[in-house]
Formats: sequence, C-alpha cells, structure tokens
Amino acid sequence: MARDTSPVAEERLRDADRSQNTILAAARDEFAEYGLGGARMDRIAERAALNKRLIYYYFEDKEKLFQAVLEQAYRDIREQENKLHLLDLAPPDAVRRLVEFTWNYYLQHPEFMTLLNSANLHKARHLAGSTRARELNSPLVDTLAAVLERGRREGSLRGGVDPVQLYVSIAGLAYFYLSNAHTLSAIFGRDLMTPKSRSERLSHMTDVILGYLLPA
Amino acid sequence: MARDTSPVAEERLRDADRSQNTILAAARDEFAEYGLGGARMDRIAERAALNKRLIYYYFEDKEKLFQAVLEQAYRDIREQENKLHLLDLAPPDAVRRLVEFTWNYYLQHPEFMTLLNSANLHKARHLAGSTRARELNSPLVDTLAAVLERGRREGSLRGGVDPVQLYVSIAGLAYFYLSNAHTLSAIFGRDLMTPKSRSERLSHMTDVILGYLLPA
Amino acid sequence: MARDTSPVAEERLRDADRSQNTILAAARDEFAEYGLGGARMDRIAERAALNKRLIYYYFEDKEKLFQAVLEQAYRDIREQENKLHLLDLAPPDAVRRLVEFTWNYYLQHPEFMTLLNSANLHKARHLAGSTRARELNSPLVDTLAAVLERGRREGSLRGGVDPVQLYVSIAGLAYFYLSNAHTLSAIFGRDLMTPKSRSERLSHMTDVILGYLLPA
Amino acid sequence: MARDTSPVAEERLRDADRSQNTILAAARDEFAEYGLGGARMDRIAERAALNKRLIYYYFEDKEKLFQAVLEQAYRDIREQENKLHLLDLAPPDAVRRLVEFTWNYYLQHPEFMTLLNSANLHKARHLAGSTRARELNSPLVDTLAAVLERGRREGSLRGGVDPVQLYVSIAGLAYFYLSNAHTLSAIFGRDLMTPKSRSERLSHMTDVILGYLLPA
DNA sequence: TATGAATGAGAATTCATTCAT
DNA sequence: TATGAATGAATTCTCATTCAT
Repeated sequence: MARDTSPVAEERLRDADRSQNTILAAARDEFAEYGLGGARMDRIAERAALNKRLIYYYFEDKEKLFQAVLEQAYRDIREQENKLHLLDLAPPDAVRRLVEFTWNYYLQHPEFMTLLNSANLHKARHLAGSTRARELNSPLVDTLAAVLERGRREGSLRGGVDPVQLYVSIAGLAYFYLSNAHTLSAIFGRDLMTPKSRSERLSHMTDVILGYLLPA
Repeated sequence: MARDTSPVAEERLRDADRSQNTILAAARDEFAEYGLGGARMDRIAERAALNKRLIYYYFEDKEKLFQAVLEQAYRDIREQENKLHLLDLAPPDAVRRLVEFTWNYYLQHPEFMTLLNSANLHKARHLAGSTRARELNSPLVDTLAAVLERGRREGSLRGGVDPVQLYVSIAGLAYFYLSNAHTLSAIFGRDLMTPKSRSERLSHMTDVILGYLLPA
Repeated sequence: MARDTSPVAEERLRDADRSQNTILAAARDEFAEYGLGGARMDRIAERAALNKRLIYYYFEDKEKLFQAVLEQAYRDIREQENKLHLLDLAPPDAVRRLVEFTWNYYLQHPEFMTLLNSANLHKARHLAGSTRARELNSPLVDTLAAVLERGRREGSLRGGVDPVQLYVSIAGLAYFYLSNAHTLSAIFGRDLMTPKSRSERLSHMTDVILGYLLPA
Repeated sequence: MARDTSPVAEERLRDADRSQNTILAAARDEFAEYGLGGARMDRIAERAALNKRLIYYYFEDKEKLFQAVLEQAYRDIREQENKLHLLDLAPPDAVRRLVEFTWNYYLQHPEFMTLLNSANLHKARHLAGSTRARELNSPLVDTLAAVLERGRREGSLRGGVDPVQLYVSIAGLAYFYLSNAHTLSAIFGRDLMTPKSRSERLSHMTDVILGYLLPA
C-alpha cells in the first residue's frame, strides 16, 4: 500500500513520531535512573503520559526499547561530536577541546554513562544487534587520527599515539570520576561534585593528557 | 545466651562462618554477573548450594547482602594494595607499579567493576551505611601522597599533583577500557580483549601517566 | 438509506463482499489452527491483509466472527452433501458413498473438526444463536432415512436402524481417527496419517458400517 | 543431602504431594471446562484454594501443568482399563464389555474428551514430551488382540480385524456423540443427552460393533 | 543451624476493542 | 470503506520474603 502523504496522514504520522520520541525520552530517563533491570515499564509509561500498551506497540519489548534508547544516545553524542570541527584548530588546542567536550558531555548527560554501564553489564548484546553502532563512532577517531598525525608532523604533539587508545583514555578520565562520584566521595571523604572539585578535575585531566602528548 | 566455647559449639560456629562465606562468594558472583537489580536470591542460594532461607538468616535482605559483598570487595582490594610496598621503590617505579597493579587487579577481578557500577547506580547508599568504607581507602592515597612528595623533592616527578586525582586517573584509564570492553570492541570493530590488545593498553596507560608525571 | 444500485456503488459492494469473504477465510484458518480461545484478532487481520478495525466493522466482535465462520463451515459441508445424490444408488452403495464422502471431507477439511471442537467446548452456544443451523442439516438425515427404508424393503439392508444414530456413527468413525491422529500416533507408536494407514482406515470404516448394515 | 525420612519430614512431603494433587485436580477441571487456551491460572489457584505462585513452584508454567494433567488423565483411564479382565470372558462378551466400558468412561469423565481435544489442537506436542504415554496404552490393545485372535480361533468372531482399528472405532462411536452432543442436539433438534437417548446410543454402538464382528 | 513449602505484591506482556480521521 | 494510533483490563509469570518445623 502506498504511503499516504496527504496533510491529514502526515499529522497522524507526526503524532506517531511524537509518541515514539516521548516514549524514548521517558525510557532514557528511567533506564538512566534505575538501569535496565531496575527500570519499570509502568513508570516509563507514566513518565511519557502515554498508555503502557503503546510502548509495546512501538518497541515490542523492554529489551528492544533499551536498544532503541541506546542507539538514540549514540546518535546524540555523535551529533555533538560532529560539531567540534577539531581540524580547524592547532593540534594541541584540538586535543584540549576534545577533553573539555568529553568532560562536559558526560557532566550534562549522566544518563549516557548509566546506559553504557547497563549495556556492558549485558555484554553489549544490545549493540551486537544494531548495525548502526559502529558507523556512528568512526568519524571522531578518524578525526583524532588526523589531528595526531598533523601534530606529529608539525612537532606540536608526540608521535606514535594510537587514536583509539587516546580516545578511550580521555573518556576514561572523565567517566570514572563522574560515574563513580558517589562512591569516591564517600571513600575520600570529600564531595567531588562541588563546582570547585569539578573544575579541578577538568584541569587535571587536561594536564594529564597534554602532559603526555606535548613533546618533551 | 552466653557464647558456648565447647568443641562441638566451635565446630558449629565454623560451619556457620563457612556458610556465610559461601553465601558471600555466591552473591558476589551473582551481583557481578547481573547487577544488583538483575541478581536473583534464588540463584544465589543455588550457587551456594544452601537454602535460601539461610541467606536471610545471615544477611537480613538483598540490600544488606549487597552491602556485605561490597565491603568484602573493598577489603579484598585493600588487602592487595597493602602488599605493594610502594615506599620501597623509587617514585617513578612506584607509580609504574601502581599502574600495573591497578590494571591487573581489574583484569582479574572484573566483578569489582560491576559491583562498583551497581553501587553507583544506587548512588552509593550502600557505602553511606557502612562505617568501614572510608578507612579502607585512605592508606593507598596517603602512600601515593608520600611517593609524589618524595619524587617532587628528588626531582624525579613533577610537583603539584593531587594524589586523589592521580589515583582516580589511573583507575579510570584501566576501568573504562575493561568495563566497557564489549561496547568499545563493537564500536571500534576490533577485539580489545586479545592478549596483544591488553598488553598495548597497559603500555599506553603507563605512557600516559608517566608522560604526565615525569619532569620535562 | 436506500440501496444504491449505480455501477460505482455496486463495485463498492463487491469490494465489501470480497473483504468480508477474505476475513471469513482468514478467520476460519486462524480458528482452525488455534481454536476459539487461542485465535488472535491481530493474526486474522494479518492473514486477511486487512485492517483489524474492519473485522469489527463487519463482524462486531470475536464471538460473532466465530459464529459466522461456523455457519459458513456448515453451509460448505451441506453444499457438498447435497451433491451426493444418494437416492440414485442402490442402498448399500449409497451407504458406502456416504462413508467415503465423510472420510474424505474430514480429511480435506481438517478445520471443520477443530471448529466443531471449539464450538462444543463452548457448549454450542454459537449454534443456539443461529437460526439457520438446524435447517442446514436435515436434508442428509432425511435422505439417509429414505435409503435405509428402501434397503429394508428391498432386503439389502437390515431394518430398525435410526438414521441419526447411523449418521453420527459414520462421522464418529472418521472424526475420532482424524481429529486425534496426533495423539493416537504417539500412543500407538505408528504414524496413522501415511497414505497406507489412511486407506486402511477407510476400508475398516466401510467394513464396520456395512458389516453392521448388511443382512446376515 | 540424604532424603529425610523422619515422621516430620514425611508429613511435609505428604503436604507437598497433597498440594500438587490438589493443583492437578483443579487444573484438570479448569482445562476441561475452558480448554488450554481459555484456562486461567488464577482460576486454577482459586479452585485449588492455594496460592497461584505455588502452581509455578511445582509445575513451572501453564504448558507443563497441562502436560501433567494430561498424563494423569491417561494414568487414570489406563488404571480403569486394567480392571476389565477381558480375557476372563468369552470373546463377544469381552467386546461388549469394552464397548460399555468406553461409553461409560467418557460419560463419567467428560473432561477426558476436552483434554484430548486441547492436546490435539496443539498437535499432541504435550505427549511428544512425555515418555510414558505410549506405555500407558499398549496393554489394552494387546488384550484386545488376544480376544480377537481367540474369537477367530473359536469361530465366535470374524477374522482379519486390526485391534488398533477396532479400538479406535469403539472410542470414536462414543466420543463423537458425547463430545459433540451440544452441536448434534442443536442440529438434529433433539436432546441427545436424555437417559433414553443415551441408552439408545449404547445399544446402537454395541449393535454396530458386534454386527460387524459376529460371523455371518 | 538448616530447610521445603508457601505467599503477596508486583512486573512484563497480551488482547480484544475503540478512537479519530 | 478503510486505517494507524491508542487503550483498559486482564493474564502469565517473577521475585523477595516469610512460615513452620
């Protein structure tokens, strides 16, 4: 049957889309707050102010909904990364911008970390089923590779650095601190989430990465 | 009731201890595999080959059992850390040893990362109720502080480094890679857990930390 | 509204008829496969490649749809029975033809048996509501009565046989074997649906009925 | 762990057994009344006056419960069949007794027919998983074979009769009438379940089978 | 100390049916 | 006539927890 594109049909389509997006956002918040296991379909429906049945209508089951949320999360971060234009900057500045971006993204999107945790608890099988996940990442690693190569040629950055390793390291420096802020605050007996603490962490991270990358 | 110290009673006590430890180990494995939300009391009893009711007898409920597991995990890692004797080494070597230890500990105790994730998902309230958690950490940070201070004095390490930040950074470099190995492998399209990959990661981590710490 | 008989309206009517028949056929298959309780309105719509709402438009609800399917099934078998022309044959041949027809009809219309089962599970209330059901049967029983009477008079068939009982017996001999073929095959450890088995069954059935009916 | 056989433990075991049997009986009635698809776990628990959870504790899920009910039904009928002692009778009398027994058993155990219908609707997969089903049947068919053989030798019964076919025929004559009594009563416009009707049916069945089997 | 039986509160999922257009 | 979106009421099944001994 041909897709009806009359104005009326379009509005219905838009409603359908809107509903799906509402569900997706509600699910993202719920999964972020409680993890995959702790999330409740009832609460997601409530958050979305939509009938629970509709979730199943659009997303089949909890697992598939989680996968959809995860894919959306990746799409979101990739979209932001694509706005960085790292190649417009001098290599050391590009790295600094990437560190800052990573830190700020995690800070503003704590749900991303929780989703990642849940996904890994389940051995990333939600990505395995998703063909899009891989494509979504490569751009930044490629860009980073170009930045590193240019820095090496110019002498502004040390050579022999694997962009994947570097990317993982930058992420790890931010992620561990933020993801485990509660535990670490308890253990070290100091609140790691005060503005001052957070600013210090960003400085430290930048120091570590650039301390490593800048030539002696 | 006065504590009975007859041989028979003692043996019974030893049985009790053994049961508790069996439960704790079973629970640790279960929580590690499924997270706090996904863990099943039934399965824990099955893993322990003990009656479910006994778990409640010793640990009251699932939350308290998780807390007990968490505390045990901290005790275990602290015990290992205490064997490091970082002060016997030259500061750069002490740092290198700490990096290696951290990496290997996470590698051999993947359950530690999962437990940490669960704890943080629940905002570390399992630590808040535990008086022992804080004490359990300080030793290493204090030791690291001493190492850094000595390195600064000797000129073998840069000055102005916060030992807490450094500790968190070392942990983060290992943790993010290992905890998210599944997702990252999927995203980058390469298996990050082959022996070669793992060895490269440890080299990279050491390079980053020492590249940052060694004076220019 | 007066019945519109313009060509356009007629075509629409034919469409409507076609849709109803499509739904009826889809529903028959679904009910046959899963029974009344197990049938799914969704699947019926899918089988019919028509919108689910349309089913309700034409048939009101699931129960009424089932009743419609049942009535159609009776109409179908009666239509076939009416082609038998049993009165054109010698009484023993007429009986033999009826046995063969019954066997073949059930064999070719297994859905008829499942529908009958469902109907009886629900105490035939779907027939109670149907005024047409009774009329639909009588012809054959009347014919059979005539055949028996003529056979008795001619001496070719034993007398004193109730045509209803005979009709039920012929049906029962075929029905039980075919309807329970799965269970019986499992129980007796031999496949009752091979061509050979089926042919043997028809012979046996004929032997039983004619062995009973033919005068000593 | 060794099975505790102290009186106390035995009582507990007996309680467990009693609960299972109560559930089984409740489930049998429910499945008989509504079929597998229409049966409700809630209602079964209510009928058994036991907690719904307990059904799952003992029988895992609805399907397995149905299978257990089915096996029990077979055990029950086989137990009765074993009391027939057909070999103590003259062959024609043995056959007559079998016809009467079959008729009366179905009459008194209408649930057996409904269970059989459900099982066949699901293509007997509940039997496929049951190793015991086949064994449970053979005795009677073997006995019937012996009866037929003796009758042939004595000249009291015709030869060349397959005992499986005969067994199926006897069952079919009773089953179709009783299982479809509602529909048939509606169709023929006469109540087939009055005492008189039932008695006539048994006579007819016996006439058919013996009319077929007795030598000319 | 140890255990099998039992339970109530929920949780995911299903289903027939209706709405709005 | 036809349809995609939406819903409320079940329904199966799960889970931490308690009982009784």
